[in-house]
Amino acid sequence: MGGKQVGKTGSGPGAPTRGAPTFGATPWVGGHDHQHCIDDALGNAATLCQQRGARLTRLRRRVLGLVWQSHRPIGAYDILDVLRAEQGRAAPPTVYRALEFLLEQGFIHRIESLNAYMGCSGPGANHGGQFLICTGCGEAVELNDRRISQAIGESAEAAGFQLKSQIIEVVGLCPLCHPAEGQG
Amino acid sequence: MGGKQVGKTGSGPGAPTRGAPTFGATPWVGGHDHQHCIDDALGNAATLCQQRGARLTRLRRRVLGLVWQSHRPIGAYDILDVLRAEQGRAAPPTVYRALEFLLEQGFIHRIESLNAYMGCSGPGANHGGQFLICTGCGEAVELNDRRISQAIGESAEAAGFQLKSQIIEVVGLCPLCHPAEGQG
DNA sequence: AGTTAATTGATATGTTATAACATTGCATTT
DNA sequence: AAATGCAATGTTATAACATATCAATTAACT
Repeated sequence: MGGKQVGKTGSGPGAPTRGAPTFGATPWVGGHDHQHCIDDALGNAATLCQQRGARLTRLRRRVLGLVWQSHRPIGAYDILDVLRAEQGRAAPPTVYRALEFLLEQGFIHRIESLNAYMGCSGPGANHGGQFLICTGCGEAVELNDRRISQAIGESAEAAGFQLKSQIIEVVGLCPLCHPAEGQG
Repeated sequence: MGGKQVGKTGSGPGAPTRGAPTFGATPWVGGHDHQHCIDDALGNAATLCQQRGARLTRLRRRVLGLVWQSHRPIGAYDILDVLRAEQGRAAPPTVYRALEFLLEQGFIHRIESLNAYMGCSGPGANHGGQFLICTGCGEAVELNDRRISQAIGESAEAAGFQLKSQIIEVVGLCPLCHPAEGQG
């Protein structure tokens, strides 16, 4: 029921392997140089941290890198497994504290319906995320559709509700995971 | 971080007690006869089950009643505590199976960001829920704003995404929990 | 009553997250 | 250099949420 599994690092079940390197490059987003995504994200984070006087330590940097390893939301314990393999002993708080920092800085998002985390594609801009989550390949993409947030904002206001944040997670099949009419 | 607590049965922390009976009647929704909500929900469920040939057993009925005890989403283990107090021995699967049935029938919703459950105010109509969740009193109300679901549907379609379900959880303060301009 | 299928009970375990306290590492002061 | 302060990390234990598995019971139907 509520307990969903997040793909272990590597190709998750149901993930269509399409020439994925170590971690699945994101088919949906388009065959792309995923290392570039990672480098970009790490670079942005470093810059923002400097500007803010926040400390992007080795651990935090490593965790951010792991979150960005694929476009599939990753679970805290998956990260933990990697850290343990790399450096021996590591405990949950290590991971959760790093994730907390990265969330605070807006470098990652938490996907509530998966209890998992994914990189934020537009850090710096403060925004709650809107996500399309594919149950086929496990990948997710972030949207930023102002019409959606506006519709919600208006509805909340009409109810006299003072809005703090929006959680929008859309579940379905990405273009590559459903037999669309008009595309193979 | 991700781990949120769901209020134990009774007035949760931060819940403004405003003449609440045993369980908090919902201030936000308006001072109302909450027993009526419960009776309605149980009655609707019974009717729908008969129509569908589904079995609303004693356990399921009891769990549905507990979910409806207040307008605060309730956690599975809170339900479990009550069952244990009432009937001695009871284990998690008992509760989760009942919840699963109630979810399938559309009698309750799961609030992903709280790992908790609340009654569906419009069972019968199939709809993913849209929720306004108050961090002040812990209460939640269900919306059904077609503009929101439409905006999401259009955005998903534009992305070539085949939509299965929408999770919309809006976090903030209800009218009674924020010092609104223009109302005490 | 006998057969079958759905439901519930019971035990064990898996998964996600936090509390509480100790230690490390680095910067600043003395 | 020693003392101090503080953020970050390590360590241990446990809380909170959820499911797998198999046995026992109950309901529905013949």
